[in-house]
Amino acid sequence: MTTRSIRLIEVALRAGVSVATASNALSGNRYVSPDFVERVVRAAEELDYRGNHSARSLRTGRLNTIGLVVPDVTNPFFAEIVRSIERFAAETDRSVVLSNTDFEPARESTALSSLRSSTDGLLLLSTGPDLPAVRALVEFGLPVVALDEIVEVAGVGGVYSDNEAGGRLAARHLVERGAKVPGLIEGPPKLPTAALRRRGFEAELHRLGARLDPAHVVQQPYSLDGGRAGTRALLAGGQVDAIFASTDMQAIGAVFESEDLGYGVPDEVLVCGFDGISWSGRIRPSLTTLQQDVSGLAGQAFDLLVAMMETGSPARDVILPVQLMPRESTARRVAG
Amino acid sequence: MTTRSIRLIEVALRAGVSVATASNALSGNRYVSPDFVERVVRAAEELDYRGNHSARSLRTGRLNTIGLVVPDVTNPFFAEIVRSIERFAAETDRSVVLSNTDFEPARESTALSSLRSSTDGLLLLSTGPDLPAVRALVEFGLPVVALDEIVEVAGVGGVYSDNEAGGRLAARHLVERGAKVPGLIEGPPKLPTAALRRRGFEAELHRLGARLDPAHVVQQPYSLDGGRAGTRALLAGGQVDAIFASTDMQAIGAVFESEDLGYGVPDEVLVCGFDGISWSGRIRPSLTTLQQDVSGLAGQAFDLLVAMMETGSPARDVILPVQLMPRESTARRVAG
DNA sequence: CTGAAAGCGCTAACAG
DNA sequence: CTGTTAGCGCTTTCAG
Repeated sequence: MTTRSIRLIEVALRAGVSVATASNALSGNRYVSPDFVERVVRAAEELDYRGNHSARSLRTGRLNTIGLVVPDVTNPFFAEIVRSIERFAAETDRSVVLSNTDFEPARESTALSSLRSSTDGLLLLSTGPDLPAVRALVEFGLPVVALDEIVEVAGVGGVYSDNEAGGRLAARHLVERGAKVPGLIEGPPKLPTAALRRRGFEAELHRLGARLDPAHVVQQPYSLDGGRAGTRALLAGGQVDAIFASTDMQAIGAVFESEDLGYGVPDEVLVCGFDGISWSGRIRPSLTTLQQDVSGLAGQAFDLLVAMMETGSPARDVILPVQLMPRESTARRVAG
Repeated sequence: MTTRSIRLIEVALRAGVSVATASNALSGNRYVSPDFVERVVRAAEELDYRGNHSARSLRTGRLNTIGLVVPDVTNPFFAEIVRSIERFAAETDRSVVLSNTDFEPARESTALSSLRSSTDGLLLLSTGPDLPAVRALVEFGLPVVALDEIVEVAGVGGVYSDNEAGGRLAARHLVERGAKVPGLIEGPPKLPTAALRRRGFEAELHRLGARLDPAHVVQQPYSLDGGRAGTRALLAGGQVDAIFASTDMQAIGAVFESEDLGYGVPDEVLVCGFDGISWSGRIRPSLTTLQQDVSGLAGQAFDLLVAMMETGSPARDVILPVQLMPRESTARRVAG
C-alpha cells in the first residue's frame, strides 16, 4: 500500500539529467534547453512526481500558504470572505490555513502564534487583537493584512469598509423614512466597526436635528440572538420606532423579535442592518442594509497581502465604500 | 525589522547543551535530566524559540496539518462542519488547510492533488469525487475520511448521516400531516445523499400506500435558488401539496417561493427539509427538517481520521441517526 | 544519559 | 547551458 514518495533525483535519473537540471526544468528558474525540459517533464509525469513541500520550503523559506483568521465561519458575512479568499488563493496556487476564533481573544492569540511559523502571510479578521502578538509577527517579518476590523499596528495593512459613512447613510435613511425615536443595537464595546458605525449614525442624526438617546443604545454580540435581545430591550415599553443594528445578523434578529413582540416591520418599527449578507435579501420582510463590497474587500486584502509577501510592498490602508440597499424593512411611506 | 528566526542550535548554545539534547528536552522524545530540561526550556523561552515547521516535517514526515475539502463554506451546513473540525484541530495543535470546491469537480481534483503533499490526513466532503485521484491518495498512504457524501474507495473512512432513514421519516411525517400528492426536490443527480434521501422517501411512501409520481420529482442544486426553482416547477398548476427537499437551503427556498406564488405553508403546501441548519428554526414559518448531528459527524470524522493517522487504524464507516424536527412548515392539523 | 554526525528532499551557488 | 555540491533546521541513529 503506502507507496514512498517520488524524489526529484528519481525523475532526474529517468530523464538522464542532473537534479539541478531537473529542478530548473520543472520550476523554470533557470533556462534549460527545450529537449531537456521535455524529457524531464515527461519523466515527472510518468513517475507522478509531486515534490516535497517541506523540503522546498526549508530551502526557499517560502511556504506558499497564507493564514486566514476569522471570528466565525458560521456567520454568513465571514463565510463569504473565506470563500473569496480561498478562491483567490487557489487561483494562485496557495493554500489557506483557516483559524476560527469564535470571537475569543485567547483563541485568536493562539492562532497568531501558530500561524507565524506556518504561513508566509496573514489575513486577520480580528475581534480583540493581541496587539503585542501582532507586533511580534510584523517585526518577525510576516506580512499581515487586517480585514474588516481595524488593527492598529504599524506595518499592518488594512482593508476596511467605510463604516462611519455607512452609519451616516443609515441615519439619514431612517430619518427620511420617518424615524422619530431611533435606537441602536451596537456591537461589542471593543470592536472598532461597532464604534465607527455608531459614530457615523450618531453624528448624522445630530446633523439632521434628531437625537440618539443614550438609553436607546444597547450593546450586543454580532449574532441573531444578540439582535433579538437588543430589540427586546429597545422595544420594552415601545420607546423606539426605528432600529439600526451594527450587523445584518443582529438586524435579522431585530426583525424577527419585533414581529414576535407584535410590532410590525416596517410599519411600527423600521429596521436597518449592516453587511449585506445574502440572507438580508431573503427574509421577509427583506432587510434594508448597508451593503459591504465583500469581494472587493477580499480581493483588495488578498492583493495587498500578496504584494507585501512578493515584493515587500509597504503596508497601506484601503477603505471601500458601502452602499445603502433600501428594502422592505424600511419601506414605509412617508407624508411629504 | 524582519528578525531572523531563532534556531535550535542557538537555544542549545545558550543552555550549554548539544542540539540533540535541546531537541529531546523540548520534545520529550528521550529522557533528559530535569535540570537540563529546565535550562533548555528557559533558554527557549528567553529567545522566543518557535522551531521551524518545514525542517521538522522534512525530518519526521509529519506535517501536523489536516486538509478539509468542502463544497461551499457559504452553506450553513458546511460552515458548521468547518467550524467544528477547526475547533477539534486547534485543540490538538493541528492546522487545517481549507479548500472550497464550489461543487466543481475540477476544483475538487485540484484540491486533492495539492493537499496530498501538504497534509497528513484528509477530510473530504465530496461532490463529484475524482475516484482515481482519491484512490491514488490512499495508495500513497494518506489517510482519507469522507464526510457527508459517500466516497466509494477501499481504504477511505466514512462518516455519514442515515440519509435513507431520514427520507423515510420525512415521508411518514408528511403523510401523517395529510400529504396526498407529495413532491420531491432532489439534489443533483450524482450526489449519493440525494439518491439515498430519495430512496428512503419513495420506499416509505410506497409502504404507506402513497405514491411519488415521477413527474413530481425535480432535480436542483443544493441551494436556496434551487429550492425556489424546483418549487415553481412542482407548483405550476398546483399539482403537489407537500414538498420534501433534499436540503434545508432548498426547503427554505421552497417555503419562500410557495408563499410568493400564493400558496400558504403549511396550509396549502407542507414543506420538509433535511440538515437542521440553524436557519431552519429561524425563518417564518419555521422549517420542519431532519436534523443531522453535525457535531457528532464532525467529531467522529475527526477522531477516525486522527486514529488512522496516528495508529494506522483501519478505515471504517460510521452512520449516525438523524432526527425529525417537526416545526411550523408542516404544522397542519389533520382530521383523525 | 548526552553528544556528534548523518541526512530528510530540495534549490542555489559555484564551477565548468 | 549543465552538473556538483553545500546546506536550509531539524530529529534520530549511533557512539561514548
